[in-house]
Amino acid sequence: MDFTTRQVEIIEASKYLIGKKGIQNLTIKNLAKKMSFSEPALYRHFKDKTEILKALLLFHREIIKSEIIKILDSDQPSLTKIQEIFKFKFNHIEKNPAFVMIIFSETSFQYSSVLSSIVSKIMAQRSKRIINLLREGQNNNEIRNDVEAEQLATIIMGGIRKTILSWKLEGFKSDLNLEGEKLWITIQKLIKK
Amino acid sequence: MDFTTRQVEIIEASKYLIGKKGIQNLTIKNLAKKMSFSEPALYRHFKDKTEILKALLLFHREIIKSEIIKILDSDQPSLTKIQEIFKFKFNHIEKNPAFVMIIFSETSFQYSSVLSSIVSKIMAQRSKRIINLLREGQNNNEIRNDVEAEQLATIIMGGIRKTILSWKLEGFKSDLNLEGEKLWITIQKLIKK
DNA sequence: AAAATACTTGTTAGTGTTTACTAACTTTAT
DNA sequence: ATAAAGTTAGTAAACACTAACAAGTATTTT
Repeated sequence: MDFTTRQVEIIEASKYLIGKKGIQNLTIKNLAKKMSFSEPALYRHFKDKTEILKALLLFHREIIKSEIIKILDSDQPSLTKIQEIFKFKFNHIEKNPAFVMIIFSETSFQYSSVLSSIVSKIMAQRSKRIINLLREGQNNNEIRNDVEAEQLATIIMGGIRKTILSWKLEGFKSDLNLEGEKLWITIQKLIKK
Repeated sequence: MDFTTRQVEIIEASKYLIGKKGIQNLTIKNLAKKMSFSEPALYRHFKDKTEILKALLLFHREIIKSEIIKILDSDQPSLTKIQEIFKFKFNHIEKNPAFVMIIFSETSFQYSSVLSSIVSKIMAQRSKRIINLLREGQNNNEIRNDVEAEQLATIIMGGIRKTILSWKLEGFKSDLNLEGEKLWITIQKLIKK
């Protein structure tokens, strides 16, 4: 998972292209143009296109992961931790709209089982973390325990995704951070004891 | 919005192809093969590929819409109506896995602004219906009104989508109807007064 | 220190495949 | 006789990717 500076540049350019017009905008031609060099030059840094997408996913994951773990390891009530994760997520998306396309690209990765399994793993791992956090909160009597943590996680993650999706479908017009806050207020009311 | 029998056959074949391997499996070649006739024959029934996808979306919408309206117009408590919608949704998806791909294809339609605006409209309309239903429930004192109906709708629709997405990413293995019921139990507990 | 060598990173030009779509003709049904 | 619905054969464009070569940089040998 070590990348050369050129590889990182290519990853950044890929992010830019996907963010601008979706996954089908990521072609070797466009990527080479954005990098201001020829198409074959790309193959000096990545074996093939799938490797570029793979690198993009892994690079992205590392950034998110370290931030989330920082929050999880902090010394705060579970409910506050969830709130912090909320804030980080919406903030991160607002700053990097490219990720919206990537997050909602599960189906577009269909053609490559390698990529879709990476996405699947990332999502499963994220689910697990949230579930553990919710259980922790239930044990500390911060979160109601007449409902299953798994289902709460589904609702929370689904709510976040739906909010981001609507924002995207409406052309990134509304204030995403504000939408995130509104969602958080509701979720907090619903899940706290 | 009237389709010839041949057009409906083509729509069905498209659904089949998308359901099997995703949106990128819907090529003129594959479609012609599935229909057991030549590629140019398709153009006797639809102007171009985009028209086929457009027809698919509109045809699909009609089916769902009529079913949902039937539930909404029935004489039941709002909470029961929501439950009925839940049941219908999960049942429908389990019977037509093709729709999962279509539902999660927003980003894949990126290349065509016509298609993505149709999807956007369908989603917005569905949101509105759920929100109205929730407001009705709040007025009837069935649903708690210390939270906004919009946010509840986001959580409900997001929860459904997340459940279906996980089911898909895990290879359609789990019992979707069962997952839907579990989700409903939780949501019901959270939103009822 | 100078020369020879090898490696890295770029180039141009091109390949084979897949894509949506069309022109021109033929069959079938009304 | 006409129109609808099919056929074969082919096109242009986009796609990921490759072969062969060139320039610059490090490394090794003399």
